[in-house]
Amino acid sequence: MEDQEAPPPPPPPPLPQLPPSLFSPSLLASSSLQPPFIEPQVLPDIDWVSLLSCQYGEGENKAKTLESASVISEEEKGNKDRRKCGRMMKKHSRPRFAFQTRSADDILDDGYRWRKYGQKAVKNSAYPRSYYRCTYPTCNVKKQVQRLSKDTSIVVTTYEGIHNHPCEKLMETLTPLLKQMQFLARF
DNA sequence: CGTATTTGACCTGCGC
DNA sequence: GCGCAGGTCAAATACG
Repeated sequence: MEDQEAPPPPPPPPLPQLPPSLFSPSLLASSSLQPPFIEPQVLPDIDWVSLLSCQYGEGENKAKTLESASVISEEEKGNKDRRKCGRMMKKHSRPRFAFQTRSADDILDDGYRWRKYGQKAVKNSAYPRSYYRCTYPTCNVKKQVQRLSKDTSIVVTTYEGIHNHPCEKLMETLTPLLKQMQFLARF
């Protein structure tokens, strides 16, 4: 699995755009960062546009792990055939977004509250994968967190779904900025 | 005491 | 059909 590098990406998108749900205080405003400093990174070979339109990773994709750096391809894997009822039904029927952060902490403060509901050792990785669910009552967003064994300073976070509620910390962070923008807009 | 985390068991999908 | 791996549940435990 180690040698299963992502194929040479075609010209990468000029500037990957994070989906709105990922606009988090930690990623947007360094002022809210708490030590240890988190350095956001976007996977270089991710076609975010295709990803958002659920077209990323056409073709076969066998259970690649996060370790293979083909994080997003799991989206396609999940879309294969998961429409049966049961726990796994809606598994990957929702958009998934992944990005890397260089941090000593596994958990980055993205402004939402998460409840851990599982942890699993994954193959070909020395580090377990942790599963989190948003604690907001009607929000069913999940995320997976895993540290790369290749580079233990990098944490891969995969979000699944879109938050259906505002991010409190985000609003806290953005409110002063918005006020300032409104003030400047008058001129 | 309420909430969050841990962790083993269980379920499901997939490859052989 | 069987075994493996990923994902989830839920009881037990920890923590404030």
